[in-house]
Amino acid sequence: MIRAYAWNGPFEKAIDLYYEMVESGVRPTKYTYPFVIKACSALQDVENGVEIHEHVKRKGLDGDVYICTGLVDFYAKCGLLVEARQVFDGMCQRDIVAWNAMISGCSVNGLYLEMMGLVLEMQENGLTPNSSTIVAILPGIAEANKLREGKVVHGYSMRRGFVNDVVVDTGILDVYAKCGLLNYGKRIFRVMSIKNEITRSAMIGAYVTCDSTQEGLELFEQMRMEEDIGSPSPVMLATVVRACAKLNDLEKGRKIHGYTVKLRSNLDLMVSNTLLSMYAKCGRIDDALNFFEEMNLKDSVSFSAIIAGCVQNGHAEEALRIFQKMQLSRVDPESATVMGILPACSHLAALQLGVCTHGYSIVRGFTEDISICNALIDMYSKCGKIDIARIVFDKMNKRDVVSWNTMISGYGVHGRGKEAIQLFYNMQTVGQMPDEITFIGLLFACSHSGLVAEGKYWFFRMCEEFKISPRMDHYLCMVDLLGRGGLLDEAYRFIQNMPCKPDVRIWSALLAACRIHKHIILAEEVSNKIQYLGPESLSNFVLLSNLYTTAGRWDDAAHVRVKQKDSGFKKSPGCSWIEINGVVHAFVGGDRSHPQSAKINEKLKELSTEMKKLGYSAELSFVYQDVEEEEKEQILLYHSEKLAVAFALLNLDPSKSILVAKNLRVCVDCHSTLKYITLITKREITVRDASRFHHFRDGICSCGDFW
DNA sequence: TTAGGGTTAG
Repeated sequence: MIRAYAWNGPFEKAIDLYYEMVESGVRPTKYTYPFVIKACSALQDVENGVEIHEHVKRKGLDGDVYICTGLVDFYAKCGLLVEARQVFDGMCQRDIVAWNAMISGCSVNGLYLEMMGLVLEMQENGLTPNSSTIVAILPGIAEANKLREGKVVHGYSMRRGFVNDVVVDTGILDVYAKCGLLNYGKRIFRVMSIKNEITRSAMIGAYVTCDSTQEGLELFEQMRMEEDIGSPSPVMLATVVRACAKLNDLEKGRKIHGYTVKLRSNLDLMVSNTLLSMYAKCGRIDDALNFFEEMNLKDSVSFSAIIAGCVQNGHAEEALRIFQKMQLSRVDPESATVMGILPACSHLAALQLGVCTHGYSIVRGFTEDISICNALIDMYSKCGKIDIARIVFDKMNKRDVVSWNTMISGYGVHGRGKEAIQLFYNMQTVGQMPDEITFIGLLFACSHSGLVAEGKYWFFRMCEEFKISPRMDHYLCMVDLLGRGGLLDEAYRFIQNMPCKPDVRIWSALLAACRIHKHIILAEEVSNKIQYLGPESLSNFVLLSNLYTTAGRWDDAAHVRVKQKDSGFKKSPGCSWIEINGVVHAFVGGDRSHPQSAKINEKLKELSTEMKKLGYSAELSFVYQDVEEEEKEQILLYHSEKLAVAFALLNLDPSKSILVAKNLRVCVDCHSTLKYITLITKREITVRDASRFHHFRDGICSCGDFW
């Protein structure tokens, strides 16, 4: 009976019967164990499997080849490779089934090298791979994207006559698809005489993986019409939902959602996790959140998906709230959860949580993963700790292009252009090819550190030597570089010579440069161009009005502001936030609703008095409202970054430096005020604004007033 | 044999 259940399910019954047998005093024989272990393996039931292993040891049956083979398979299927290997190594005699179980374990757990090593070893031991061996290694080859090895195995299978078997052919189809050879996959699919549901799922998945997503959906519809598939499996539905997400096709996604409800497949955890992710990827975070709340069963994938979804849709605080819930519900964070949390920390400049997540990642062994380290580098960099980011970078055993790009961009936003360039040289020394994102980081770094000649040089080499054709982002960096450097005419000529039509951002960069260098005539011309281009952005009104004010042309400034009002542009409120003891506190300019508001105001007034003694006078041109001078000073005093800094001075341990993040660019008055505050309080203050970092210390800022 | 959650810039 146990044997019957172990073969055909329900597997739980096999295990229940085994325990019933033991409790009723009937002694299981060595013929019982392989079956009950097979049931544990099918269910991935670690607890019972381990206990039954203990029974086996007590009975002294741990030398039996069939039982041990079963145990190797059980541990491998449960992802416990170390235990699987222990049993495997302990076997004095191994048949091909044992080798295949061990190989399969490595294959599905992503241990490609170990897997290939075992295949060689088994041949050295006089065993020839059979079709089960081939079936076992194909997923590993597919996962590792080893096209050459895939072709070798394909050829071997043909010579040995393993092909024309639905399981082998489906595996080979999948290898070609994962390696990007969609046409090979299509050909195999076409000539297969017998196809099962898994083959069809694999083919749809192949289209999705190879960016022929629409064709994948068409194939699914065609199969549905031709009734090749009666009721699609959860795996197929998940693949189709993923296709909708990839195409951003919400309407289609909703239809499939309805279909899964009809089939009751929406109760399947994998399907519901994919649906959840589909809503988030289509930008419907509210739908995703509602769906998440309504899920009866949630696992770590559900949490990871909603956390990542929140961050992608700009709701980092919500992501952290859900992360807390996850910990309360005792679902262990996986590496993909950490992958969602780290960008949330980056966005919120939540260093303490970032550091905790780093610690957790080390304990769980996630820091072996390149992507996790890349996310850590970004987190430290965006939380103001560029030197710690560098330590993480240096400690990595292997780096990919993202690691280098993240580090180079990090140096860029911190205004450490020379280090960005040095790192770019190192990158070439180790043979890592830069991509277009590398150059965005490098050019940004040059422009924000005033390295005009270097920027021009690298832009030239990017085009000529690296054969990367510049994108709008690269042109933007160059206009910014030339403009900030005071080469306004050259920047203008550069724009005119661009092979593509410059967008609003390009002209805005030039306008911003006009403001820095007080070039009114060019500013007016550029401003006209922007208006002609439309839609105008708010920053253009602000820049122009600001420029007129600085030049004392009050009427013109007022005229621009009226026009801004008439066009319906409203300045989005400045918002700053700061993390204290792991809690993020947010402040909006002029906001007096904070519980500590009175104390904060008092602190600011006190600082203002001290500052005036040191020679500070308010930069009133940054207030746009039509109000009296004294009132203008008051408005400036309550800019969000000042509120956040005052709050930090009141609540943060004096030994700690202050890190404030802001959604907009820091204004000239705040910039100057913060310098004075570091003089008065002897505290270090770092501000991350919408464009870069400002490290204030002893009355000076790391940006050299150049931003 | 198919499969759900993920890093850089903008």
